[in-house]
Amino acid sequence: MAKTLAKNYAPEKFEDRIYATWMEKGCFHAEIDRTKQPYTIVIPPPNITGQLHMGHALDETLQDILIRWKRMCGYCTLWLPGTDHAAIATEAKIVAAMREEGLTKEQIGREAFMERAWEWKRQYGGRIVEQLKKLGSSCDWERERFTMDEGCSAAVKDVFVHYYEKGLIYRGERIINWCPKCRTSLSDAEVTYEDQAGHFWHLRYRFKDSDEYLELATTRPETLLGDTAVAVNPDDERYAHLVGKTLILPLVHREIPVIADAYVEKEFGTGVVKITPAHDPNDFEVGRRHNLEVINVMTDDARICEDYPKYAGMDRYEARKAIVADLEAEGALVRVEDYDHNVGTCYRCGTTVEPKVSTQWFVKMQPLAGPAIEAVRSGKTRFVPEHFDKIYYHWLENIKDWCISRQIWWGHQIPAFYCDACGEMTVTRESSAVCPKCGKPMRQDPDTLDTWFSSALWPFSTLGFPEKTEELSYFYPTNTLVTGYDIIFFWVIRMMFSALENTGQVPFDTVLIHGLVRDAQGRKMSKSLGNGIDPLEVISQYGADALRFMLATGNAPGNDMRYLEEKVKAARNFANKLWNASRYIMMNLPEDFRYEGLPAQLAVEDKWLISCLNRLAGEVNENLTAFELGVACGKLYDFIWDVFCSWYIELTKPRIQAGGESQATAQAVLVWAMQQILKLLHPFMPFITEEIWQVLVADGSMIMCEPYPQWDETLNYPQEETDFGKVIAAVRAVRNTRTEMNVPPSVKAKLYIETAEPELFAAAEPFFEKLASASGVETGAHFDMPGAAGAVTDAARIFIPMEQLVDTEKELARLAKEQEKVQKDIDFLSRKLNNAGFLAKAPESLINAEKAKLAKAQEKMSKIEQSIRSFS
RNA sequence: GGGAGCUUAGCUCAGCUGGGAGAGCAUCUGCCCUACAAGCAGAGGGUCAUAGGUUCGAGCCCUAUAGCUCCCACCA
Repeated sequence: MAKTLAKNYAPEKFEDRIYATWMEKGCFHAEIDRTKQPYTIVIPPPNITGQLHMGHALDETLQDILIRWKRMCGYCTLWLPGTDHAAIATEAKIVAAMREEGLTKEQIGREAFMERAWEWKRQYGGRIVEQLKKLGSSCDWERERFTMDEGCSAAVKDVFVHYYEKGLIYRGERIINWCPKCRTSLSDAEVTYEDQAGHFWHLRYRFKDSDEYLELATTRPETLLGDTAVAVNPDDERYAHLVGKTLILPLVHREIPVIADAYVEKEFGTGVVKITPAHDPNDFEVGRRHNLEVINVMTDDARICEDYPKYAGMDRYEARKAIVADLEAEGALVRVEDYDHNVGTCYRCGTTVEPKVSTQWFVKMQPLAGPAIEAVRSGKTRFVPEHFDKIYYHWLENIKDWCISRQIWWGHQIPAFYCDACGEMTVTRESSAVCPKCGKPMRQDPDTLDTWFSSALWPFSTLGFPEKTEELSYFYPTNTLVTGYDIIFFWVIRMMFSALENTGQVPFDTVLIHGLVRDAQGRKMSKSLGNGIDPLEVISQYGADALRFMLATGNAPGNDMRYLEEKVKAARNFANKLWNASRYIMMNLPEDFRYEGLPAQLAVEDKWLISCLNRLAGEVNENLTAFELGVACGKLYDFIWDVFCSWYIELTKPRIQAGGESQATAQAVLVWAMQQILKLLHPFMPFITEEIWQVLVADGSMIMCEPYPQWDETLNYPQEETDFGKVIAAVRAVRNTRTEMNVPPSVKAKLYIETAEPELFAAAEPFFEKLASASGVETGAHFDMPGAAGAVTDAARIFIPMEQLVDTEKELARLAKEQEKVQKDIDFLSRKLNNAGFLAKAPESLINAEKAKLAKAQEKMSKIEQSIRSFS
């Protein structure tokens, strides 16, 4: 064991190398192994347009922790990676690139466009995948998938046809959300509502048969061109006599009726609403009820259409200005007031959505929602944290049909075919069709499917569905889905009902929800604010392990967190601590050291450490099982830093110096403990643990394939834990006393330890010398040392005779302060133990523990009293 | 309008099924003790938002209130 580590922790020097080794040895690859239990996670596929951001980093870190832990626990683990074609986002990028060349989609045609898109995918689609590797993600890259690859496309087609044949998909004319910039329809989930400052224009429409007017208000005067009625509430007495009368629409001078519809609220505004069925979802419904004409006044890019020559070609907002001006000129504008209202925007580009009537494909949601609700209600799938199930239920219970057709080219083309000759339509898995009626070739529907339609199938399409593959039967249903709360609607819900309908099973048993990573001020990281932190930069500065540990530490499921550089630094310092601890161990091993497990003869402090470490292993497994990753992180941090480094390593120093049997035992325990620690920490900090393992163990094994430490009864030493705890308490007490007396560490003093357990403390002499600046230790049942400074624990009185340094007044004051503290304890505990209710109802173990505490406190008190007396 | 979450040390946050409040950073004191100054040893600092309630016992459970954040919803 001549090897050692470089002096400084420099993650950039080994992280890439370690990752390459894992890849080379195929450590991430999962082969079906029927002797093992499977554990599967499918990655939330990042968009091929995407760059790694903190959200991904958090998401991937959590998944990698779980998958590495389960792998080490002996499961056959599959973490299936892949990317999403991100229909609208990708198409927008390609269109933008083409615009640079002065080209449009229409000019080059569909086929050439698709070629370009695939080329773009080949070029940039792998970028984010490479970035994921930087984080240490142990994905099975041999199974990497893409939502538009052959298999996933087959699944999409199969599911579409299945739905269609079952009557769960239909085509029809509805009012849908339309993005004028992306020039496509959007589903309800793809519309984000935001408050915008706007105006309320009060208009008056004149009656056909009189000079009277009816006043109403609108936030969108430009849609007036498409008005086909004005509505009032049927119970509104103010207007009852007007229902059925005819109005003249200003500017257009079209005759429109006054109708009565319960949709109108009497109390709001004037209680009169203009009805524009083609440009408002509510008006559309009203129009249906009253058989109103639907007059579309806009083009696909939200300009006024040619039917209105004066405004034709103006976009919505220009037209608004012009129309308001004209209304004013015509005397139809009464007044304008400021008004904030809720406006729907495209979740991709932020453009204000335009409601539009058009023919689209829809998934009928009612029949699919039921089983999805039931699956969570019955516990087949559960959310962590649980309260997210409320969002899930609420969404599904109020769900409307899902508009799945998009008017873009990049995506899965809808497998529906039309016969231009006879009007027949057919839906088929085949890639072309001839008309079943007239035998003519059919034309495929030009539309593509919503990106989320294919993502919804991800947990099973990636495992071979619709084929009944071995993979599907072994790895499916998957186990844990890790994702942010922001895509529950888009994705989780749709995977749930898609899986239940198509595979008859839930897609995963647990949904682990995490929050957003915000900036230091708590703002959402966004491109427009420019406040995003690039994980790759953090990695290059502090290492992937530090970033991972920072993201996993102190982060409770479902909660947002802030990115603070100090947190990464703290994590990096922790890695450095571990690095140096292992350097200490290595540099103190003999050349010919051979690790042969734990020695049979162990010192008290060895058993103390082993027992603590064993308990830690048990707890970490428990925390991980409960998805309390942040808690597990905290425990590992505390144990490694405090218990192992600050105490145990320091304790070995005198033994290493001493040589002999004690030295050899310490060396073996150090190596054993370090190995346990590295294994326990590996899922969280895979690189550094592997790097240290390679040097420390050096037998060609990989830590990521080692078994994860579990609670082991044979390593449990409660007695030694208690005993050595007394020594630690004594060391602390001495340090404390010395500090309060302002004695520098360089001034050594002999300790006289008065105790009922002299052997325990006598054996710890070297520790007092090393850790408590003692020049020697004498133990005994009683010392008579009036005037000596004293440190008191429940197990010992420790005299520190340093006459020239002791200020009797101060010492008495110090003892009095301590006495007060202990007295409080005694009061508290006695009160509790004198409480009949407590004695009657508290668990016995607790009562005994409290009694023991009281006894200790009383012990300590009597020792303090003795010390005080000795001064008088 | 409906729903959810948050409110804990100066700052950022943990606190698992109720059993005497924790970490990191910051502050103060003293230390280069050959693993680590990215460090070591100490210390100070909190009526756990407020008011009630349940309980032998509440940061944790229940009710109400206030403030903040987010989500959903067709009020033109």
